[in-house]
Amino acid sequence: MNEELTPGSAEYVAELIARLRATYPDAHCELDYETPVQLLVAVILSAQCTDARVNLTTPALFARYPTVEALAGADPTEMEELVRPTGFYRQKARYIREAAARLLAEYGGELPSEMDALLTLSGVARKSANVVRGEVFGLADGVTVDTHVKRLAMRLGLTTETDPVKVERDLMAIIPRESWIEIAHLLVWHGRRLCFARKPACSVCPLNDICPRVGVVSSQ
DNA sequence: ATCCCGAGGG
DNA sequence: CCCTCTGGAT
Repeated sequence: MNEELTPGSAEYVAELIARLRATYPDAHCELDYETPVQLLVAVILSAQCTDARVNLTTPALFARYPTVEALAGADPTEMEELVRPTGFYRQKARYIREAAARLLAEYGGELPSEMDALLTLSGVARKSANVVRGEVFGLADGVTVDTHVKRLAMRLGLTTETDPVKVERDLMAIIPRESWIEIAHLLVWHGRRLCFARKPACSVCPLNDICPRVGVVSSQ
């Protein structure tokens, strides 16, 4: 552990972002989509599911329901079968139909950009709203906190909280606003490629000399 | 706090 | 078998 850098300090955060950016210069959202509404659907499906699996299911789903009207009017059972591989398939199919219906009823079939409006959609809470706002509108009034961001923020000493809302508050306090969108992409990519939940590859990690965890709990 | 729920890895 | 995967609603 490099003693010159205190986790949570501005210098630490700057070094963290610089290293991750150098390691993952192409970090971005890995969900496949063509339209804002398709991204919303993909994000709803991504709950507790890998992006890879979502991307295997969405082509047939989007082909079957090419419009917001089609999504809203889908036969429940048929849609459930199409989204089944992503898990929680009955809930997710219902969220998609209800969200699509609300987009039609309240927003002219378009995706609203306001956080409050997005949060009224079925199956959409802060994590999903942050993803959609960042991807579609380039806006960030928060940091996307998913399972990867939460795990890495804890390991890197950026928070001691476990509640995603509190983790987000801590990250917003120590990360410059202009990096809010990027930091989530970087942490997710790092979590998926090296800083695994179970057996992180610390020996080859570009952060291993500034990570509080390395040398503390070798098995994690 | 609990439920929703499938798929892959160790 | 248990844990994890870009959570959210009740």
